[in-house]
Amino acid sequence: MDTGQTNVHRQNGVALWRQIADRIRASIANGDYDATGKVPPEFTLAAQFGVNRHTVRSALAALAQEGIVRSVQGRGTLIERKERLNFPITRRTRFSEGIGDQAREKEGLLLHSAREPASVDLSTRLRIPEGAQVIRLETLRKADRRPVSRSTTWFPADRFGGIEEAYSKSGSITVAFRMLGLSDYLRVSTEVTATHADGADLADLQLSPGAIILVARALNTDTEGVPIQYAVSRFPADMVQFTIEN
Amino acid sequence: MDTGQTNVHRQNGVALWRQIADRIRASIANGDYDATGKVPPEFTLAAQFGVNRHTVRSALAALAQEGIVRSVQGRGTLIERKERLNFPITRRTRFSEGIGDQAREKEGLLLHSAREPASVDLSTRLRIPEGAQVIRLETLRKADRRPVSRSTTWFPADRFGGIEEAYSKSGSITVAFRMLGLSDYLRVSTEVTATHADGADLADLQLSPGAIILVARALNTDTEGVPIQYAVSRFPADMVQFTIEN
DNA sequence: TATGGTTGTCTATATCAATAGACATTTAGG
DNA sequence: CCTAAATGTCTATTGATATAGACAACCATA
Repeated sequence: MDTGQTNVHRQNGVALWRQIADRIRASIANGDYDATGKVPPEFTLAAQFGVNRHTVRSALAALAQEGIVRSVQGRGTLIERKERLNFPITRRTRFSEGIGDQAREKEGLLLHSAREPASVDLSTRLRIPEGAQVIRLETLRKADRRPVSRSTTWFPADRFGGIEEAYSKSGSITVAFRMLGLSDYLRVSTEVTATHADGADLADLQLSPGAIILVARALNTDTEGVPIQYAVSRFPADMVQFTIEN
Repeated sequence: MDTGQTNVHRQNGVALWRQIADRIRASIANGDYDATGKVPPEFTLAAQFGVNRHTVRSALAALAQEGIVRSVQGRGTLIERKERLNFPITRRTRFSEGIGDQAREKEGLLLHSAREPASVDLSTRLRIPEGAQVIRLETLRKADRRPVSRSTTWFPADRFGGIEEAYSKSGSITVAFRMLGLSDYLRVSTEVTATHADGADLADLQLSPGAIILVARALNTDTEGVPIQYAVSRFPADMVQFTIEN
């Protein structure tokens, strides 16, 4: 829709090759090169961005490192991977159902769990007394073997004791809830922001530095409206989009 | 909530001073330094990020350039501006009402308007024949004199002829619709993504390079469910968050 | 098999980014 | 009014970033 015919900016703390890598990555995700399945020749890109060919090569090398493109001498630079998962945010938002058939293989990994007293902020959101025990789960979700989200999620400990194991076994919050006798729940609010990926994101989500992540802070309640879960999830912005249907 | 005690990354195409500037900007928006109204001393920050003091100074200079902090010799580095507007996304989302009393002064500027044939994508979304005339408005919205969004928005030309003037005079889509006889409308879907700001964003939204923008693609219909407007809006991610209430 | 288009590699040079250390200047507070 | 705690300024050095040009290696195809 928007052609983005803007040129690249110098001396701003972001190296030219990285700016160009980001632009090319976005163009690939946007489907701009679908006709050929290839990125335009280095020479062409260099002219387009107004930089030296070597600078473009640095950008393509970075994308190759990410596994997004693969350069073949004599042929060109082929697009290896191209994806943007869509996450609907509705009153009945569930991670695994949300992906639907956009991915064949879905996985939920429990990285870490802990019990701790609720902070002021958290106790307000979950409507529990300040300092009350909560269970915190650190989880990583994958679709087709690629990490798509890194979540920190809290549950009131008195009501959901044992959810660590339930999640660990099932890899699904929905199923874990069901194992603990909660058959249904609702998403009441979601806050969405965006930020640069930090070190933990880079490692867990297998991103390259400078990457952008979408941050969703979500509150779920049971059907009575009692808060049962607060979650902060981080998604790679170039792989994911949110859709809100009203 | 998340302390972000992660260290900064080298040789990744993003200069250390910019990474640090981004982190400090986020911390300010997050209210981490509210107790003192000042950023920690350069010496402390340098130790915290594991870099030289001069590198921190470059970061602070960039933030000073943006008008976010102001350094005073002998006193410290004072926080000048701190904000994150909240935009609720609901079935009745309206820009100016959404801001509510988060800003005293609200403004909508018409930068440019044009008539053009609808693209395939657009005609599908607005449910009009491909190539049918649409009116495109390029608008800039401000709150308290600071730009908070840059939108491109399309309307079916046959139904909303004259909306250019109506918007130009009122500075509000809601009011412009009303002037054309449409008293109510609904938000049916919103897609949210995030990306790096491009050149146009930097200029229009007065951002510094490397900044992140939230992109919302929205479809509005009248009360009968007939599409009336499709809009792509771009918000500075460090100034704005979206909230979805279900 | 010859050719044009493309990526791969090499050398050289200029500028920016980051570190290091020393010292000056300003402010707030005892 | 002195001192501690800040920020401001200067010089020097190293490595990363970007440009420039030339040529080699490879692939598809006419």
